[in-house]
Amino acid sequence: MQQQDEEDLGIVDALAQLAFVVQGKLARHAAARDLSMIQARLLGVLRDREPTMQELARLLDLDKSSVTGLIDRAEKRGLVQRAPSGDDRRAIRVRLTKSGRQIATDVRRLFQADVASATQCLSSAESKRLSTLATRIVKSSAHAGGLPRMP
Amino acid sequence: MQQQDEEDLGIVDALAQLAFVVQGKLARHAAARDLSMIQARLLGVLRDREPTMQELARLLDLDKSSVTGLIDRAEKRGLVQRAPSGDDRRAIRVRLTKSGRQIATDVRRLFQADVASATQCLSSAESKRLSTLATRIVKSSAHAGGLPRMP
DNA sequence: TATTGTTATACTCTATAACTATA
DNA sequence: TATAGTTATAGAGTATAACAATA
Repeated sequence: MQQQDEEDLGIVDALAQLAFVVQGKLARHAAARDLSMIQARLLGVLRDREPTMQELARLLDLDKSSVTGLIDRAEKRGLVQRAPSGDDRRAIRVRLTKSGRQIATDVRRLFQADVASATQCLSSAESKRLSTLATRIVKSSAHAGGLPRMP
Repeated sequence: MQQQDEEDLGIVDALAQLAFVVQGKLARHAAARDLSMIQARLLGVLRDREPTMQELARLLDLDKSSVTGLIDRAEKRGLVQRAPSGDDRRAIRVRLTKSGRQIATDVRRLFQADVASATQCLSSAESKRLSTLATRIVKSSAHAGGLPRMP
């Protein structure tokens, strides 16, 4: 093997650049469905929840007024619905429409295929090791007060 | 050890969530200097280049008109300067000011410390392995037409 | 004619502050 | 009074299309 292009970037640059590569893939598939990253994240967090506007603001780390606009636009496109929250008549729950769920599923599937393709340069054992190490960092950061889950 | 919270996320979710954690850290330090992510990326790519507007558009994957506005705002804040490009009188080169370079360095240093802290949960050997595997994916994606380098 | 950069325009995304309705 | 959500406003960030200057 030549040494050519294979110098290690170091943990800091390797993780930073990996983050941009991975988010770039997600952004690309979202854009193919005419979704911004934040709209894609929205559909992602709604896959298994029907949060209130308030909870959504916390999940997406946005101000509640930003969420109002985000949901306005998503609702206008038929991706999500506002629904009453039962007991508390101030609260509103947001949920995916059938169309929104379909698009969320499509984007996730495309992203999965892309990540699988990007990890083709790793052996099965290496891929497993990477997954294990990445999981450790994510879990550790979550304990420290990190972000919620994603796409 | 209990099995508790340690199930592997799988390579797709592990990489996706890791990307959000890492970018979240970068965004946090950038915001502490009142920089958006794109402004932080801009300072990052200018650390070792004086690109034309055109080249900057390619490096940041933006339309040239978006770059005009980005540089307008950065220049107004004293972070960058426009300078003539020598031979081609149509072209303009963008470079960091002293203040811009200082801020870029500060953000990078804070981010480095944060990544180091986040990888504390890994042994030195594990950290090296993660760095190696992440580097492989980044290099492989770059060959496939990925993004340029970052912060 | 082709390329480099800017301008005009329109839209998304975001936060702050003030507001309404409910608790 | 406090909480959930919206509205009004302002500004960053983005792309498209039309433009000016230079090659």
